[in-house]
Amino acid sequence: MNPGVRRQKIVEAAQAVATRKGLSATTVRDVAEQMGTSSGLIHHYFASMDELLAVVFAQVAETDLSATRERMDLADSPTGKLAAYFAAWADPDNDETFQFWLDAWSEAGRNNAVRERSRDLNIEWQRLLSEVIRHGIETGEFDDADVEATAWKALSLLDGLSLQVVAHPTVIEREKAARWAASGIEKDLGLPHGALTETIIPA
Amino acid sequence: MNPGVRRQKIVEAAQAVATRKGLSATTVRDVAEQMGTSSGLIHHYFASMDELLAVVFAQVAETDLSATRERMDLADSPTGKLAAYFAAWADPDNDETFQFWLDAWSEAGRNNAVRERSRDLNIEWQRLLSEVIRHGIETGEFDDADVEATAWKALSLLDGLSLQVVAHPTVIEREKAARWAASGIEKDLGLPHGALTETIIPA
DNA sequence: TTCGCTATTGGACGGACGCGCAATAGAGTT
DNA sequence: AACTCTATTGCGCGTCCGTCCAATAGCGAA
Repeated sequence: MNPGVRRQKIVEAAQAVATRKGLSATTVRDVAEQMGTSSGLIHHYFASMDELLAVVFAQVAETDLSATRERMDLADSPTGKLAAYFAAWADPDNDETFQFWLDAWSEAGRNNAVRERSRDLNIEWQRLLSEVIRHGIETGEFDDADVEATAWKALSLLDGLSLQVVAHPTVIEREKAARWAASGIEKDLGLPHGALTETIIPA
Repeated sequence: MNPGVRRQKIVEAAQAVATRKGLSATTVRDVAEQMGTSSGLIHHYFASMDELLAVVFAQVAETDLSATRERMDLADSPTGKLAAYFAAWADPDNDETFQFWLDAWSEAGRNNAVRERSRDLNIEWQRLLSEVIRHGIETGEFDDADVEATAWKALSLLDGLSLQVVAHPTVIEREKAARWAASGIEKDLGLPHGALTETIIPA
């Protein structure tokens, strides 16, 4: 099999296992079995297990990031783009991805490869928010504010609420978390109530 | 050794190891070595390793919680209590504790004992905030608002910002995170700028 | 057709893991 | 002094881990 394709197959298999068992509990043998190949093959393509896991996390997060970018590109106003960002965040299908983030933040303290990718990708998400906020301030749709601060605050609020929903499924109802997140961000940007949730987003 | 004391010694030893290596990477043998005893002893006091780790996390989080409660009790106005809460949150000494939270949220998906304790303790923290917010609304110090929502939003913002500071030490400067958190919460409660950071807190 | 290269196999290696258990030690009771 | 009880030991069991490596298979070039 073509080396590039095989490498990708390994990452996909590892992702499937990690989704089931958790990032740090994923083993070489699990991945090999998932692919229906031998375990030695994984080390032919990845120098170590840690590196494979870091690549898996990076791919999951990057896929989510670019999917969100695409949804935002379909809207043209900053409010529409932000509503698209918000809709992507609120999608229950992303719970699996968020569990990867929880695993990564926990691992970051002790695994350099994971920490660097987690940090870089978190910065990318914040940048995505920063850009749309800056744009919205320029067009006058959003109140003037410290862009960097507003973006980090919004991102942190979303992370903190997701965390409760994903880690403790019963503690906050998903709809409440979404409502609170929307109202908080709307208030911060001076948007009318419902702007994030009722703006029509192109399919 | 007295059973109660021994049990506590085990938890403390496990906490020391977990602080160094991470909650999920803590092993029976590590804990035994840390105590200078045999590994069999741990199983004499704890039915399983999962349970021990859950107890360790619970103890760390409860200690932090009651220390924060005590700091808040020294203030008498809701604004003072909230400033005490905020000061406790912003203390860099609590980074270690927050790493336990990151580990717990990650583990929660696969370890029932940890998930239940993490959920219960998160609720306790939110409740602590809810009480002071409700009190502040009653005295007129805070704007009227949905107490449950405001408390969860504040807690989530703090968690989300801590997460960046602790997991990716270089991504946000600690002082910025504190400033943003304070301004966000002040705005939500209708407090004047600086109310959380400049209120004098009794030592 | 032969050769060379590499993708792939499959098992061995050394070590770590959680857990259980028979043996022991040592304090408290009678 | 004899006995009981349990805290504690220390090791063994079975299983898993990441890594490594010699052997093989199979394809493309010569």
